[in-house]
Amino acid sequence: MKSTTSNPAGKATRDAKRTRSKILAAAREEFSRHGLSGARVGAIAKNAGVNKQLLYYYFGDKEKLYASVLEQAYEELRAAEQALNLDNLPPKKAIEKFIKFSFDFLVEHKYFVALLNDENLHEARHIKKSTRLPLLHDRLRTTIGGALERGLTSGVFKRSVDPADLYISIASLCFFYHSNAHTMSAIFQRDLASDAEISKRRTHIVDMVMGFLALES
Amino acid sequence: MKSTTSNPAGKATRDAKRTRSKILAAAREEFSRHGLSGARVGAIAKNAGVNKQLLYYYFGDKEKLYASVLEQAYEELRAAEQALNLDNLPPKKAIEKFIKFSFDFLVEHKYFVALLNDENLHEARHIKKSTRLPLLHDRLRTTIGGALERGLTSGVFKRSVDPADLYISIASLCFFYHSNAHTMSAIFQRDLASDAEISKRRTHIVDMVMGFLALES
Amino acid sequence: MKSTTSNPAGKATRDAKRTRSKILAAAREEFSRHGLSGARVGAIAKNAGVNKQLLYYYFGDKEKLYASVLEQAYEELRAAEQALNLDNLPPKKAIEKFIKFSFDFLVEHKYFVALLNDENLHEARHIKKSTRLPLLHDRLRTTIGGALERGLTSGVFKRSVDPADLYISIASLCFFYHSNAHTMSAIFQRDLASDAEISKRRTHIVDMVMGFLALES
Amino acid sequence: MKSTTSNPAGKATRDAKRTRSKILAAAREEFSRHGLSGARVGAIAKNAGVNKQLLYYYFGDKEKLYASVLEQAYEELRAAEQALNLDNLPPKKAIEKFIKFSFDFLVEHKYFVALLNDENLHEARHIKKSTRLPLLHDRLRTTIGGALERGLTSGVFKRSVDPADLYISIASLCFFYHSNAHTMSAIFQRDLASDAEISKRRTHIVDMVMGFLALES
DNA sequence: CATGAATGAGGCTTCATTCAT
DNA sequence: TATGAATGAAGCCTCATTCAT
Repeated sequence: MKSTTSNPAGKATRDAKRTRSKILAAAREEFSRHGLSGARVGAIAKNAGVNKQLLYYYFGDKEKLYASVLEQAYEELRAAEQALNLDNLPPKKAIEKFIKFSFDFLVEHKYFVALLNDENLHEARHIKKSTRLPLLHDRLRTTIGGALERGLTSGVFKRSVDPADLYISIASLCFFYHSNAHTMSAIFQRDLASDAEISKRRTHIVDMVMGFLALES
Repeated sequence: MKSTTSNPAGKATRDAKRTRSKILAAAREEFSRHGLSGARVGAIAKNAGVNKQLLYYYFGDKEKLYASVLEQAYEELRAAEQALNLDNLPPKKAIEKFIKFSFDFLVEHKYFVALLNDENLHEARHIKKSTRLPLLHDRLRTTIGGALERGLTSGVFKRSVDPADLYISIASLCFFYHSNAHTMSAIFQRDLASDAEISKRRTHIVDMVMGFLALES
Repeated sequence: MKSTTSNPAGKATRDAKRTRSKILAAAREEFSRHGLSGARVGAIAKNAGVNKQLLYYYFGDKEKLYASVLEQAYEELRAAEQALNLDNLPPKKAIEKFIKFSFDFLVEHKYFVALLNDENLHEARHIKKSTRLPLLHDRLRTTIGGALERGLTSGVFKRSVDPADLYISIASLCFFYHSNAHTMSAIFQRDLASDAEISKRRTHIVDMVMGFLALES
Repeated sequence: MKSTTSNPAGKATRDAKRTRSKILAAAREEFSRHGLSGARVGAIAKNAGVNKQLLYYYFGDKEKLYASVLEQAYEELRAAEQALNLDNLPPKKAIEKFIKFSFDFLVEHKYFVALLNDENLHEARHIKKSTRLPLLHDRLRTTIGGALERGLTSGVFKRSVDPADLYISIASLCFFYHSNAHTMSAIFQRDLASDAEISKRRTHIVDMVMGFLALES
């Protein structure tokens, strides 16, 4: 009759795992909205529905909480990338799927963009401490590298490109649009966050990258 | 007997200007290093070598100082762009020169990247107030649009591309590399800030954009 | 079937006692190092190797634990004093032995000095609650008083001194040296905690007190 | 008609020196009552009648304020000692005057005892940083040493005593009585802080020290 | 034009303590 | 007997800003 993990009433949890993740979620929101310096520990606690001190109980301090948020965000991205199963697709399809995924992921995970920008402001000093992230990334590089090679062999790609270089270019084209949408919108006097613009952009990016790969150098 | 624009000693007026620009310089440094929230008014005053109260005298408050820094930064960029004189170049040369300039400008003005990212975190609310910036930008759009049209007419370009779209793609490829260098370096375990990597990247970007324009869709 | 004093496993009861004394030991260390305000309940629990809540279970709260530590410390001192068996010694030997003991006890029980100083900062409000301590002390006063009287009768002492006064003087000479060793060392630029200095001091104190008692007023 | 230093109304001082010393006075009171850990920055500010932040403006942080209080306290003592002009007195008078002064100073400056005890709890780490204190002390040692030598030469003293040793003994006898008055009162069940007891003690100490010096070893 | 003195609000963090199991 | 989860109060300190000269 009694259960420690389910919580019908949803109050005064006393369930460490749930509490931890409520805090993480609130922290992600706050940090992505205001950055590390601008974020308020009090706001995080309030939005997580827990006592302020609990953040310290679980995460040590504001900065460690920030690092946890970052790590979790990256892991979500990598997990989603793995789930794409690119290794079993023909090369063109694989790259195209990856580009579209990269773009869409940021549409659906807006917090990610802000978190990363802020972490770069801090010279990546938080994620530099993580040992897990480089490993996660390596698998991705192998996947993209594989697709590029297969495409080159089969003749659908005309260029030999360093997979890391390509990854960076794709990331650039996808990330910047979301990251700088506000300033660009202001300057172009045009709402880049509208669905129409986003969809147009998505096509443009696919065209540019696929065009680049298909063209003999 | 008193004059604001010239005086017997010929000093006060000049000092005012110099003081103002010392403050701006210190502010740009501080804001680009720490963002709006992370920046410290005290640090700016100290590094500018002036009294804290003077910042308030000249700029009103922290946020207005921040806005001034941003506006000044954008103006520097636009001025440098105008100085390129792209209108008098053949289309391919014009676009190539613009790409290289866009990339190099960020290498030489690192603060610009950080400032823009932070302003995006704040949803561009400071530059949205500026009326001058959109005008400055319009001239650039015209210039790029002109080169694209001329190239299409002469046949060196195979695609009809919206100049704003192209501008965004170029900006993406250039900006992201500098903006996210720290996190990328951490994840790739490779120093993207090294001269070799930077120069390699520069070529890659030119290749990609020019390749895209030269390929029939 | 259940017994509190002995049980099949023969463990729970013994553990309770042991746990209590582990806590007391850790508390004594912490309180003597940092005083009542500076001591941390968390640190005591950690060093005792027990859960924080257990301190509350056994001692009620921080202040009651502090009082327990103090009482235990005093009892140790009084017990050691009783063990000296001064009543069976000739008067000079008795006083000398007591002086040396008083000095050496503090060398070997450094925590005692710090605890007492801190308790004085709090105007002795914790030990004032103890009813046992005055009783313990009375026996000591009788012992010293006895030695003084016997010495006066037999002529080895030339002065009639209030035993409490003498006790205070001895305590002063012994206690202060240990209590203020750090500040004195800093000011004299000389390490008063060295073995040589300590032994020199011990002799000096014996000389001073015995000299005082032996001199006609 | 206007004066920056005098302040009839006595409000909103804007007189750095006065403000600083009001803070120091309040801090001395608070630290001597509660020790470094027990003292409350807010209480100091309140009692000094100034804004909390001003403490930080003038002293940096709580611990530096504490160090300033300590240094000031020591300087007051040394200044008073110098003012005794012992060098011009005959040896017995000099030593006696010094003993009485040492005792009385603590009666009149009760804060001094508490401050020193607390500083010893912290292993004198604050005054160890002071370079001025050892110098101040050296003059005192010379003065006492001079009196002892003159007394030995003239025959009023029978012992050759290290001036530092004597100083420590005097300090012990005077300091301990005030420092441990509360615990002693509790244990002896007798109010050692009463005027009668204090005056009796004063005599006892003079007797003991002078007796010691006058007796051949 | 320039400065040192002063402030109020609020930020991060720590602490002793209690709850629920 | 013992524990991990949770809390409210309060502590130190920093910040942007204003006052008075």
